[in-house]
Amino acid sequence: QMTMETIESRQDGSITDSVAERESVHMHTQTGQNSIPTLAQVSVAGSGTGRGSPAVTLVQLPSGQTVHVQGVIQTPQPSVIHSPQIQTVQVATVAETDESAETEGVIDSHKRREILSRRPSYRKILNELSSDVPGVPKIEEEKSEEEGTPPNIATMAVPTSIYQTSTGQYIAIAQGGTIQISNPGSDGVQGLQALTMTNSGAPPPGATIVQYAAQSADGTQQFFVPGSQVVVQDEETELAPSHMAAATGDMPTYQIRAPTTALPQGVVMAASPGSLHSPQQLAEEATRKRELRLMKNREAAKECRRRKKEYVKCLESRVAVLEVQNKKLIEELETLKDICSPKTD
DNA sequence: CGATACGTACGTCACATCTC
DNA sequence: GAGATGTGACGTACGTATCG
Repeated sequence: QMTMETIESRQDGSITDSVAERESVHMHTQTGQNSIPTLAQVSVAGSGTGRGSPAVTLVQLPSGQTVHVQGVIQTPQPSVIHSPQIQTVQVATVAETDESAETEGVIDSHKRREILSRRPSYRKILNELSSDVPGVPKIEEEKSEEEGTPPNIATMAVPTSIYQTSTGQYIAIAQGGTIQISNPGSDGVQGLQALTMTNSGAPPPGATIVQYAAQSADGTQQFFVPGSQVVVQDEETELAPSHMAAATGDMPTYQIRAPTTALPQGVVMAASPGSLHSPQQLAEEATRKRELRLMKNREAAKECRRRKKEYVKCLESRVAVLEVQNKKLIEELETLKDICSPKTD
């Protein structure tokens, strides 16, 4: 039974959003593959998570103990979603969100958008985080393509440890920053495997920088890589929806081909400025520039979403680690209490 | 079986931020 | 400061689950 809820209060009042964002906000309440069962082991009874005040939370442990703990995301650190436009509040019951919901409708969204500042990029947040927390490597421009491995979270000063949750699940934290969560048996809890993460290692050898992606005339996806080669996505995988492929674990396959003589659609050699004369040529140039911009932005949006997912994964793994740490410390405290004040009956 | 809700991925725009 | 890049917001399409 999970009572911890993540409540999203968006100031511009919009309801729909990109999936990744919704995913990031509601992940903890899901019971599906992406859920983190460990988080469900505590129930938050009441919360004083007012803005600016330390998030001291009343946590009820599975054993029935009730303790006051500080939030796992400490305030000095870049918080989960720091955006003024999205307030992620982790509370059980809320009067506060009703309040914010009320105010949502009052202010014009566009005005709010003007007023509110944008939060820094994920890369920046992670870099700031890395400077706050020693041992957290900075996120690099190019990272390993595969599986969006969070490069930092688990590399905090946590010894190699194996923890067992109250449901018998094991969380192993290795020195290399690998968090592995596994089930003791075949109890059918599927969410755990989803959190298995590997943070170690350098980018795969030969990892290459994709410079441009474009749809070729035959409908295949082509990536232009350094070295005068073209990586072409196979059509079989191209046909399947990407999210289907992701769900089934199918990876798209690619071929490296010699570049064709003609540039793919959307990639047009820019004419030299001096060669433009007529208004028609100028218009064509403007169109080309726009198409190029759209194409780049398309790719940038994809990359941005990928990074965002990775970022969310990072934060989730961080939460998982800190929850475990927190639980362990609480247990330790209880043990010490018992030792210091043994029962006298 | 059609309607509806929900989840996911994507493209585009606008604007913030970065880089040179 | 201009251009490039990153990202929030929005709209859309498609697949799947649920319901009557």
